[in-house]
Amino acid sequence: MPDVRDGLRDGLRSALEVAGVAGAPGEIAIERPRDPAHGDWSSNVALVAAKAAGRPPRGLAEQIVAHLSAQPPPHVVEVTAAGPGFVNFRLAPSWLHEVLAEVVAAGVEGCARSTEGAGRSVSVEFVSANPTGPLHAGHGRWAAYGDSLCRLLERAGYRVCREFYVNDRGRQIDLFAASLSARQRGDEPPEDGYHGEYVTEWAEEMPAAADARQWGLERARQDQADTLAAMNVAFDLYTSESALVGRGAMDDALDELRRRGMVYERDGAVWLRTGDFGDSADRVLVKSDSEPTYFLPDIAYHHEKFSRSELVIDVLGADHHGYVPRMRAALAALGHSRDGYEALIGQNVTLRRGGTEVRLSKRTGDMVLVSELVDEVGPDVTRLVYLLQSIDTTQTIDIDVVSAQSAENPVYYLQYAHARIYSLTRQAAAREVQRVPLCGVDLSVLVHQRELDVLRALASLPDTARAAMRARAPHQVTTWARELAASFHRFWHDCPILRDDIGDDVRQARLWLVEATRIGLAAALDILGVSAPERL
RNA sequence: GCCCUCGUAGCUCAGUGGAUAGAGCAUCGGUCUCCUAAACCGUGUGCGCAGGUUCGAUUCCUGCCGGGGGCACCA
Repeated sequence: MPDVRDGLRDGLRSALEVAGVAGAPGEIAIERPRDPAHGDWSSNVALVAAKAAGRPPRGLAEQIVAHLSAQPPPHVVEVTAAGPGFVNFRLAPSWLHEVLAEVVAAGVEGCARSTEGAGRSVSVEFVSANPTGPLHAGHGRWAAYGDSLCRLLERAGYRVCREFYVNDRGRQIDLFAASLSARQRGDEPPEDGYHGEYVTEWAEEMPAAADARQWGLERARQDQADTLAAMNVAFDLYTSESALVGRGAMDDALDELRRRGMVYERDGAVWLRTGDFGDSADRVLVKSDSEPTYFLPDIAYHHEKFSRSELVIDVLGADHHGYVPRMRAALAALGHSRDGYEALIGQNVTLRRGGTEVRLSKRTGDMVLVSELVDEVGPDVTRLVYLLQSIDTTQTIDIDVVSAQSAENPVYYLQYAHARIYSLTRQAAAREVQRVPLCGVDLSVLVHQRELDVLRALASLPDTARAAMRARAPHQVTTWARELAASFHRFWHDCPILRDDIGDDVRQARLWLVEATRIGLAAALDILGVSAPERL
């Protein structure tokens, strides 16, 4: 997609040349000033280049301005030097009219795309909840986050594999099965077993002859799959630990580590030299009772992931962050490049209901399940609420607020913007107003402040999507969508479209502005995994 | 004790190496004979504290204080 900034950069580069500045920065930064009074675009080249040029930044900026004023880049109507040495550009609205046409041409699918992941493959593992119970509201955060991150990566051209690891062996599973069996008999589960209400409910469902372990795994797996489907999250690959071990992947990984001399025995256990690769200590791979730890098959799993993806991403909760150095170390011990592995740590979720916090534990009866949240507020609200803020922040979801069908709920602001667009479409149809093809429409009539603000928001979508992808921060797309919706609501309030006193040319241009808004909003909502209603 | 993370307006949270730090909610007050008022407009003594790097720090670095999480031959 063309970018006005390219023209500005060319202009700045030649101005610097004329000014005799040799050490000009390779990449010239052009940003949107925070304060609109400073123009549409601003560059700090003069500040950056001043030192190398041995000249005061302000003077250099003025020299650049003089050159650019004589030969303005496309759309530029004014160039000024400001502040300590910024070069500010004011552009004619025509640059925004081009943005409108670009958005329409790109469509919902083509919007917000970039190419930096083209030809690259990435594996993203998220949720990976143990098959010992339903997903709680904390898991929901990783589901929403992980899937939207994948959508961002896909928009950047990556080939993405969404992965879920099923930890179906080991002590936790034994305890889960024992808890089910105990409940079935009418006994209490073991002390360190599973005490949640769902265990009792599931035990009632379980046929008397069933193998508690087998049945329980399947029951939990199905429950989780249903919940994820309800959230519109679909995984490409489920990897079961027992299957992984069954096909020898664990032994292969251990052999490979042995071959590389990374493994030794002590106290009857097998240890990995993770301490040599940045971990705080060596770790046990095989316990003295010859059972592997959780770690070993997980190493095998990650090793395998590298055979299908260049970049391997894990989305983990903060309670697992201590695990990252050892996995990083193990992968280094296997010879994988350090920057091929990325662990994204998300902070925990707490819930508030009736003004008090609800603990997320499989042991307490009042644990809040994702499925409850989805049942109560629907998948769209659920996902958007999770994507309202950064995963670096502990999130408190107030169920009373989120479930309220009121203005307090930020979700409706977005949905209402989208619904308004469809409302307009319905009204237009009722009045037999047709939108003529864009090529026959004069967009230059779009000069109202509200119109230009909407277009400015649309212009920043590609940057927003790319930045959110790089920062692994899909919530930035939510913020953008809220801004777009805000500018659209203001436009709607101030700029009538179908009213009789509106000229035909203005009406047509505004109809296309609305269509571009719909496209941008729909693209953002697609990234967020939220479907937008056509009416509220 | 060590590691990770957060500390921004009354509350919930955005935000950026730049020029006057934003939004929602809450408060108070306005706007429908006009495409849905779930909207719009007005109303705000805020970057935890102290150093450092920088032309410029709320943003990067160090220390401190405070909240959360983690430091297993559990997963």
